[in-house]
Amino acid sequence: MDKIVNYSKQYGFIFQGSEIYGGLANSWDYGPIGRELKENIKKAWWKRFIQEEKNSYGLDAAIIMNPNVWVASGHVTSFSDPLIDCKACKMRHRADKLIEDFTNGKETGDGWSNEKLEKFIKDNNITCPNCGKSDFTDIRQFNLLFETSMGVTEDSSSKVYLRGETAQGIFTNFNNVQRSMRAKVPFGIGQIGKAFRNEITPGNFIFRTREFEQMEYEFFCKPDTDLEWHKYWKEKCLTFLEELGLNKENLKYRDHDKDELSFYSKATTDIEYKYPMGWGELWGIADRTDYDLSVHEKHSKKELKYLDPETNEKYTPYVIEPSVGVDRLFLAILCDAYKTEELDNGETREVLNILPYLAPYKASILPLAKKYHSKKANEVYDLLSKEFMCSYDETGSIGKRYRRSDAIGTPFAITIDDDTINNNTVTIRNRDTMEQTTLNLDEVVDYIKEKISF
RNA sequence: GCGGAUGUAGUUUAAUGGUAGAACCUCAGCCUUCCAAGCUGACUACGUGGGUUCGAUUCCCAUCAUCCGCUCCA
Repeated sequence: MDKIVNYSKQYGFIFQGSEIYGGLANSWDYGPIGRELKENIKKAWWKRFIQEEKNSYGLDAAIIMNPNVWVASGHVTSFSDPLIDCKACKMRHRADKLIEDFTNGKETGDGWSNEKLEKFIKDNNITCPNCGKSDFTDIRQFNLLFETSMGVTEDSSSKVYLRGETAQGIFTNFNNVQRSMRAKVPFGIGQIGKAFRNEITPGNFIFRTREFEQMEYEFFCKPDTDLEWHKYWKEKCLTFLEELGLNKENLKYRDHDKDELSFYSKATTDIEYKYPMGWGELWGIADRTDYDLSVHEKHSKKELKYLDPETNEKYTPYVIEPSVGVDRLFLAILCDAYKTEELDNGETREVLNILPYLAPYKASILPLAKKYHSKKANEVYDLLSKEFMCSYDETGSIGKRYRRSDAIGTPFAITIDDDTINNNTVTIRNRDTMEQTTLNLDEVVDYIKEKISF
């Protein structure tokens, strides 16, 4: 992982956030190269899940929503855990969990106030499962939602939250999208955007951060068809990851156990990726049943149902939610594509073996000799950069420039030499195959466009 | 939030109670017509804030950040 972090910084993928001020815990900035890769990941997802998927609609909802949205969704209550520390051994526990374990499940502590939880623990002399002592701190509430205030006065009536997930913007717009798009169940709504959570323990580079970007998709289907659709999306997600070039051996499904399932979910399957620090959740595909639309219907008092035009039956659709973190996917792709190759002379070089569609730059423009070919090379750059991201590099030897180009995964290196000036031809070298092709300048755009398609 | 470790150029590192040397990288010049060549030069560092001291990168304290473990992960 250290290597990946270093590499990311060296080549402009990811920098530590607020670095010149000593940083800010677990905040990371995407540099010029990283931004391109991230954008291409999002584009790929959008293409497969919105553009090419029938009955799929995009959305871009607000980050700050009416606070009641989060009350309805359960985030305000269940997103905050009552935590308690053992003073003796410093172990942290969930107060409600302590009670539940102590009473063998008879009392769950659900919905109890902190005072009630504390009193129960004290009265029953509940001990620390780790050290056996009964000496706890007061309960502290960790609200996982970021709070801020709306308007210029900071009173409690103006308290709002930064969204903890993008999904709620989709549910609250269910009627709007369905009507305006004249959508028929089954249909899906997807969106890409930032979400914020006050995680207690973030870490592992960009794997878990407090500010992150999600690509969420909510698929609305008829009740009792949810299991087939769950299977459909599970497979589609895995196929997508493989299409992005991720190694099959680094991917696996993991079904959530019953006791692990969230309160809203009937079934959840994660697709996990084998990160440098171990297997980690990449994509969660959850069967949320009619939970979300039902609670929003209840709290908003607006009907969120679908009238089936064929049967005249009215029902609350079930929801399948394949939800993936952009940053996690970014990290998986980077880890998977990053290679250090040993050369014949014993040296090593870094290569980013990445799908051309995802590559930050599509072509490196390299004048063979700066003195003679720069002018022509600039013309080539102007021509190609109209079509896709190009980098221009004229410093150092040609070999060094090939390596710099390979290190960030640029699929094509184009050298400009006397032949370009005299015959209008360029040499294109393919990073993947190391093959060199001579092409007329007029053919270059089409040649590359074909190879970077997705 | 707890426990442990760490913190010197972009990276990897050296030395030191008297303000730091290198390699690679980067940049410029010369040279060079296809895979990190060579020569000359240049830029850049003691995480931050206090304290002790005549003097701190070095010792002490705090803080910030990173890593590992715990806890948490709607």
